[in-house]
Amino acid sequence: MASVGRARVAKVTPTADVPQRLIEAAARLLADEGPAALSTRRLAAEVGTSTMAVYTHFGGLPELVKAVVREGFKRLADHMAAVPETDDSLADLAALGEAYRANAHDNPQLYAVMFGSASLGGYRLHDDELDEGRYTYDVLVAATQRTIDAGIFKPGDANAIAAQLWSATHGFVMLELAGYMAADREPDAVDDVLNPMLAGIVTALLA
Amino acid sequence: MASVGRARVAKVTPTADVPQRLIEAAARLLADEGPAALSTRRLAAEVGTSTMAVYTHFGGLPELVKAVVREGFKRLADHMAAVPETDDSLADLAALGEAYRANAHDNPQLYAVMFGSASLGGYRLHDDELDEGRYTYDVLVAATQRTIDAGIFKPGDANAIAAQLWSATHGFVMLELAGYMAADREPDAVDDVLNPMLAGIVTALLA
DNA sequence: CATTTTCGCATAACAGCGTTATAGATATCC
DNA sequence: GGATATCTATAACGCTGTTATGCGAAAATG
Repeated sequence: MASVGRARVAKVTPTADVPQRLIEAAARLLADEGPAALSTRRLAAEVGTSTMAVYTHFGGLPELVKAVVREGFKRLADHMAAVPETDDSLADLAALGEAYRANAHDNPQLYAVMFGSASLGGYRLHDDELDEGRYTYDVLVAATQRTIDAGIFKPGDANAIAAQLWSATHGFVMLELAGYMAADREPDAVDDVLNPMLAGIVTALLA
Repeated sequence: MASVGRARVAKVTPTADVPQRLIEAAARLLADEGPAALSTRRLAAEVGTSTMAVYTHFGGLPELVKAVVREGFKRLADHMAAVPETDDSLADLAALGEAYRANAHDNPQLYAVMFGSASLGGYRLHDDELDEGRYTYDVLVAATQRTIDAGIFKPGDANAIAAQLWSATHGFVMLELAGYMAADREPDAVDDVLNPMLAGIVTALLA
């Protein structure tokens, strides 16, 4: 399936897997120079192919962007999967939130495309793209369910609770990246806004 | 300053204030057909002028988009200013949140540009653009301060509290617009996610 | 009132864009 | 070896943002 590249053994073809390299080049361009730098010709130059590669492998630039979004969610999933699962599931939830925020700060442009291209790119996310994000979200739901099962949270819908935590964290990170949390005097918006907010939500959920 | 248009009284010039009409046309194109429809030639055709008008009045398309963002924040401010100020300031806060969400649903594309173009458009918001949003935000801070002064909220930084409410509501609305709140079985994410989340935050703030 | 300066818009051109059609090269299969 | 399917390079189309140029009307100056 994966086209295994043109594996002529002797010639100077040190690279293969053009689709994956296109995705990575696009993600890197997005992260380093922003969306304006994302053009088929630029991509072709970066990867060392022609603009046609974008069309043979993806069908067009929008589809490549969708693949980049999937890649972004995969990185987010990696970030969150790296959070160890301890016996303090409440602390695990906090660590997941920090991982979420850390990932957004590490790839701000990619993060913006993941959640911004939905309506800004002109097309809405379809079910499969949503599922990419929802898969990451499931990690959060699982940790929430563990917290309920441990008797820390009172019984409830883990799905709805996880959505609360996601909404709050996501909203804070978005405003933070947009520049609204720099504020005038506040040295650390995390201490003054994010943590109290999450503490309030969590306290209401405690058994 | 405002160029007062070419006010030749007798001729067939039924329209004036080209800059404002460009902003409105851009906002309408954005809302109706998405960002892809926003081109200088299309704008010129809509307003009945040439592409140069964009450059003489704004300097370029990005600057026009910034003006549209300001227009979007102004509409948001209108939505929120329409919320009456009662003696139940806690209910006022809830009403402000509903107005925020209603505005986002009424102008989803504009909302996406307002908070998405920050990083997605390639340029960051500068201080004056941020102030446009912060002005709206000040309405929320004022209502929060009233709630503190009324002894409903325990003493605290109204700024930080308002930021919590904004983050939570904004995050929910963003995920909702992106399609993540449609969910499988949940009939109303507002009842299951938004309201419990805000209730948790608010409860932690009560005196 | 006449003249000059300023301002706003139309036209045309340039480079770059996404996309497509076409043709050539390479790998796979019979 | 020949046929078939894949991938890619080239060139072209229509579109984009942007700029330079010129014209005409308003505003300012005398």
